[in-house]
Amino acid sequence: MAGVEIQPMAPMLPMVPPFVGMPAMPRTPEQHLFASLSKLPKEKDTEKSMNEAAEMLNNAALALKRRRCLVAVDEVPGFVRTVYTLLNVCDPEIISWSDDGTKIVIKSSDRFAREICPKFFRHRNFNSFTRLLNMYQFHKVPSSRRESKDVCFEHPHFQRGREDLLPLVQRKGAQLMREELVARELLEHSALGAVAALESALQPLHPHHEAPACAADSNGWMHRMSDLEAQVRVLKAENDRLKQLEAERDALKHQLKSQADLIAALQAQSTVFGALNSLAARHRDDSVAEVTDDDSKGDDAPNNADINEMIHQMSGVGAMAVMFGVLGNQPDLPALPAADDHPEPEPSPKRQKTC
Amino acid sequence: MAGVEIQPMAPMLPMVPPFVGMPAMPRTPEQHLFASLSKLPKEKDTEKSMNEAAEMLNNAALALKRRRCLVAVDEVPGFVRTVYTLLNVCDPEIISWSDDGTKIVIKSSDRFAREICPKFFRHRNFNSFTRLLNMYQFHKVPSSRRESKDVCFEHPHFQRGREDLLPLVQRKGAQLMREELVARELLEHSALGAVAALESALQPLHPHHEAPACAADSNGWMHRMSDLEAQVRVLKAENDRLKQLEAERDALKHQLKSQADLIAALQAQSTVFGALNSLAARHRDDSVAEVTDDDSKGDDAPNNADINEMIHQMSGVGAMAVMFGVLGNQPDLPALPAADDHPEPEPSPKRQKTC
Amino acid sequence: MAGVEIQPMAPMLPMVPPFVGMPAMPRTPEQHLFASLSKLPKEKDTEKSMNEAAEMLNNAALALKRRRCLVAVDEVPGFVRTVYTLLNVCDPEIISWSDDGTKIVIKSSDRFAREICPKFFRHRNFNSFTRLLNMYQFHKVPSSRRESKDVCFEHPHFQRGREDLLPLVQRKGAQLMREELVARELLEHSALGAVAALESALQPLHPHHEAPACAADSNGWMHRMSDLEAQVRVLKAENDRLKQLEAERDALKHQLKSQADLIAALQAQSTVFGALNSLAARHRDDSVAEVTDDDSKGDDAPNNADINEMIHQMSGVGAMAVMFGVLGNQPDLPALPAADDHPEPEPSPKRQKTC
DNA sequence: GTCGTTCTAGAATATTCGGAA
DNA sequence: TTTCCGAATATTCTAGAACGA
Repeated sequence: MAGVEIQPMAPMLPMVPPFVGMPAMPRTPEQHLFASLSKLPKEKDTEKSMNEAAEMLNNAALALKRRRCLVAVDEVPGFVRTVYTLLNVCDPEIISWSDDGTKIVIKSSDRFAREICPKFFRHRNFNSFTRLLNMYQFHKVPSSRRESKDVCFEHPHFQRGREDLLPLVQRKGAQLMREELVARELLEHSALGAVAALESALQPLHPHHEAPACAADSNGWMHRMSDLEAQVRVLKAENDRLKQLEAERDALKHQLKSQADLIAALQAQSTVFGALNSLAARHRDDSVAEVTDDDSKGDDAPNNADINEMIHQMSGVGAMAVMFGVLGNQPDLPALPAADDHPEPEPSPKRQKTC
Repeated sequence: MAGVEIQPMAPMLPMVPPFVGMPAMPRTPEQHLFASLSKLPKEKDTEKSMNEAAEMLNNAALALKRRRCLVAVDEVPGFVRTVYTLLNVCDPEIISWSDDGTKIVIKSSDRFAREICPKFFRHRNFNSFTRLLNMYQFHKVPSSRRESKDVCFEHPHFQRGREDLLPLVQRKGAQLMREELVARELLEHSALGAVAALESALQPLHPHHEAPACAADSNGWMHRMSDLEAQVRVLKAENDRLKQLEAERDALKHQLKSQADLIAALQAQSTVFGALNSLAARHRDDSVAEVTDDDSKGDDAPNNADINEMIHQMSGVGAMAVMFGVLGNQPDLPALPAADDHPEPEPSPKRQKTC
Repeated sequence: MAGVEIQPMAPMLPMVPPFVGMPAMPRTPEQHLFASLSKLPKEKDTEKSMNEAAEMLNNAALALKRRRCLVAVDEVPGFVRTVYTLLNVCDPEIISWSDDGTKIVIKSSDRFAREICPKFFRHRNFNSFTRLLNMYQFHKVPSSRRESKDVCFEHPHFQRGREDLLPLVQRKGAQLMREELVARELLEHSALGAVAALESALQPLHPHHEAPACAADSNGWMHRMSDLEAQVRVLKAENDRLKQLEAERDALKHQLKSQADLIAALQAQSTVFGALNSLAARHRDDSVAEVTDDDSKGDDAPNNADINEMIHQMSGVGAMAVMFGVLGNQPDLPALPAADDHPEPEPSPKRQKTC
């Protein structure tokens, strides 16, 4: 049973035009007009004033383009057409016109969701259907009887047998166009309507009809503006944070340099000591034995008079103190004595380099 | 065939994001907030409208305060209790707990609306039930199987057998006060921030009366735009400057690496020298004493005491070996517990500066 | 083979989170805070100023609401999760990971559209799938062989076995939200942040009345706006790149500190050795010459000449002490070119890592 | 005032088509 | 040409708002 693989989507709507997620189609002559209009100024950008004019014209064209629904006024939105078809096609026990032909009556929302929805839409939720009805300005009508499960929706321009009114059922977003639609209703039998619409569209400064469109544009810009400002805010915060990297980098560089100096000094020291000690080592073989003996019996007895003598002869205890004082500047050597097991010091591989 | 009704396009529902745990309900800061709120308008009672605004805000604050006290009572809301009971009472074929007891599963929304709703509520609409669930912060969760028509809801504190958590399931309006506390925790420190913000928010009340014509607003926009552009310019300059940090960082890294090599070499050297020199270590006790005396008279370095202490503690080859062992050990730079464990954390940076 | 077809869906999507048409969930504390704030004045809107205040506060709430995805920043978008699951579940002959696990390879777009799409999405068009991939910043990768029909997509954070990276695969529009989250993290420690957030939230409250006359004025603005947006985009990208400098800086600092500790230890060692060896110094005058010879043949350090000169002049412990003093003081030796010019870089990285 | 019920709208994602770079 | 984006519509879940008890 799982292998049946019914596909309720594609083949089930042979005659209903597709409408789902379909973008508007700016193919009307008006669109072409303004497309050409928008290209017009580009032909002559030699003059600054002409540039500005071009900009304005271009903008007008863009604004009109954005209001595509205007030119689509003659078209029936896919969803509306689908619902209208639905009412002629489907089981009247599920969905039907009301008696007076002004309302949609869904007698069984369950069955509608289960049986109708997947055939005409991409879902099987009655709520999605009602959401779209609301989007297209349908309104729910309370049932006459309270206990009835029927669900009724109506739209002033959605009536049985009045297919001519269907273009007036428009989505909410296209709401602003409705006044113009009303105007067009008056002139709907002549091309004058289109001309009027074009005129009004071409005169964006006209106070009456143009205001709503302007509002829409402004709102869009406001969004962009807000986004921009937010982004700039974020960027500033980030940059503030990043700017301290510079200071820290300088500190790091300074430290690095100091350490380099120290290393150089240590290297020199080690080199000298290495050389010195390698020579001294050969003279010390006997003393090593002595030390070992002494060590075996006790550490506390410093009875090597010779060495003490040498120490006393050092060019001065003061020099020693100076040395320690200077070096003591590098202070802490914190827990150096704190020690744990010390592994065998590995033979230094790089020692020969310093030698 | 029609009965099979595979639904390959069943809706994929959103994932419910992790819920924010409810705070314990500290009340003091809240009172501060509202105290400041109520005081806010009073600061400017030169204006009549502001006085009225003050009154209103104050009233609102008081009302909310009262409401909060009501909410503070740990009672299980009626709806929550009803749903909890419902799950124990009703046909599991209609509504039941999920297997893990964290979710409500309505297996048949139709039957639920028809049979359950009228028994427990005053309606027979599944949507009304879901509306209330949402109101109480339940969230819909996707059912595991796509073809399933089950509807699942969950609430972090609504679990099977956890009747003790039910008081935490609160209506949106009430919940709000507690989450406000969370918000205030984020913006904590004082209500000063909020107050300042609110002041700044209420500030434009005065000049903004009625007349904001297009020109004025456009000017405002222009100002904002100019500001934005200036900010972007500044940010770009800053970023350009910051970008060179990358190169410098690489240089630093290279230097650091080289120094690490040097240090390693020096370390190895020192270890060897330590072994060689350790033989002579025991002869030093008296000289150390002298050094200490000298040091006492001219003490320029702060850490001489430490060094002297170390020297004092050096009693022979054994101690030396220990010390060198520690130093030679340092395999890992990060390890270096001697430095890190130093009681006061701040000296090490200072030391690096003094170097 | 096609005959298998046993319940391909039920076990396949046990936990694929739903993603279709998911509304955001405005449950952040901030949102509730401002929601409640916005409700404050609404309880009495007799005064016009109060109405405006209400509007403003409400707008603040709405602005915050718009940033809802902020809280969802840690979550894996439904589509991303679905695609990830898809790759683990579906026939590798249709869709699979590339060999290195960094790319998606669709071997048969036809079969994908026919067999996979309807199971996971609400359509059966391969183009819709690619549209969504693009929306989530996946990019098509040209196939290695021109004749290959394979279609490859990749995303820097979409890799096999790296489920942890999936939250970084975000929809295009949600990108700025993530950065706002960063900003919030930065600002959430101070009341200043709160003020900034509130102010920014209150910024977009103008958009109501500036409808008219915007058409002409906004022409130039649109260009400026576009430029601004482009600049901000660039800046954001740059900042993203720069932000990683912070982490690297911290690593450098840590290394530097460790090295400083090591140097200090080595210095102490050398100091002690200096003291110790100074006892034997007088016995080695001849050895100095030897050291000089050695140095002449292998000169790694730039300052060895100077040091050798000093060594030549060393006549006893006093000279040693002077040397130590100078070296220990080390003022500003120019930056250790020996380290920079170090020829072999490879041993050190390994060592630092092991450290 | 609070809660429940109902209808509608908001907001985010998904799907489609055309078009731009 | 290919690849990717814009924009309109669709779907889903949640929230707003009005009204009544």
